Amino acid sequence: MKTLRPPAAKATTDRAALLPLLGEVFRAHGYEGASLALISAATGLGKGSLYHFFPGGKKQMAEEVLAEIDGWFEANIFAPLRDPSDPRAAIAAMLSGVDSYFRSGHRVCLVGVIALGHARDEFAAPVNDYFARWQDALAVALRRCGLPAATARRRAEDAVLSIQGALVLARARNDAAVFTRALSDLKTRLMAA
Amino acid sequence: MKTLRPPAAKATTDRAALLPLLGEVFRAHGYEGASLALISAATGLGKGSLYHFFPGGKKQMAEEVLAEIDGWFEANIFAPLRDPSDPRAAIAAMLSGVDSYFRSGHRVCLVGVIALGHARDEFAAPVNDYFARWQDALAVALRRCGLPAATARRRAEDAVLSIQGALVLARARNDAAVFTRALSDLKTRLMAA
DNA sequence: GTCTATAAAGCGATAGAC
DNA sequence: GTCTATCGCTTTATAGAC
Repeated sequence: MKTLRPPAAKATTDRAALLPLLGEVFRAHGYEGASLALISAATGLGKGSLYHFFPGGKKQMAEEVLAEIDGWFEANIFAPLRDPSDPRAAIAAMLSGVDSYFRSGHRVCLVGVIALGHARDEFAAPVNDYFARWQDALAVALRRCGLPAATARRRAEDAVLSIQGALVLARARNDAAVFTRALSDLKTRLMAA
Repeated sequence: MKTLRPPAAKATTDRAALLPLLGEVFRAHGYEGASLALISAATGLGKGSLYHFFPGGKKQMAEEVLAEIDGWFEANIFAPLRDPSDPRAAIAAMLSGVDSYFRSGHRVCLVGVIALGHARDEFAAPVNDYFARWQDALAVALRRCGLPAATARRRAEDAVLSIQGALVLARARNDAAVFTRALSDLKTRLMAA
């Protein structure tokens, strides 16, 4: 009897553990700044192993990291916003979920980093999709709170934009409290009549 | 009689004409993405000439571009905000000045790009200073409009952050109208009692 | 002051041993 | 599946002719 273990399952598990590490490297250094040497150091894997997992190289790594981030937001933020049961609670949960995801302003948004960087064109579709679905889901919740459709759409855009701007300013001023204050202001603005 | 021309003046003039071109390359490709080859193509100058003007290389180029941007905002945005004669007009002028500077959302903020990129640490001081002085100048004007100091400071922070976020989102969604809408919302929020 | 040539290092990516 | 070695290219920066 051989010690037979399903190699696919093992590989999938390792890959899943790999993506968050890659994400942090891309966040810290940007897409172009994240060299394979840095990625290799952060993951403890040689280039050979990295190309075994990601035959498409750095671009595939970034694509999968973006897809994982998108999946997290879809499950934890967007889907609850679309749930009709308690839209006000979903909006409050979004704000607290965003606060913890971005570590109260200490962590930057990789999608925003890529949007401002040179690699924007290569990832235009997932980047646009992420923000579009965020705004749409939030607008749905706001409409269910009684706002007219146009107001809901505009207020949702304001929320997404404020979060991104707060992350930029927090990073620029090296002051994470900017982000916390912005989320607090945002809560008031979103819930206003 | 020789055709004696002051070489310093000529050099300064050329250098001044050079900086905006460099700025556009940095904006379009980011600090790391702006290779000397791209800069050479954009300016029509060989590497030798570039190093003649900027012995400190790419870093010096970026420093001088940032200084020029800072100087423009100081003269056209910050100083009018600090002028006590008509604070409401100065705020309105800021919004329209910002709209034209960022080409109604088609142009990105280089200071924000650097803040989110890998080069942030190298330019931490000028980046922080730019945003700090913007917020301070705006807070001064808001206070002169009758707002309490704490409210003025927080509202000024909200304005700076919203402009940055609008530029990020406009770029991410490839929709400059986001920026125009954000400026419109911002005008209402800034002038509110 | 502008150019070409070149150096030295780092990059993404590949090949092949194990 | 992981590694080392290496390829080919690009990068920043310098040297020196003109």
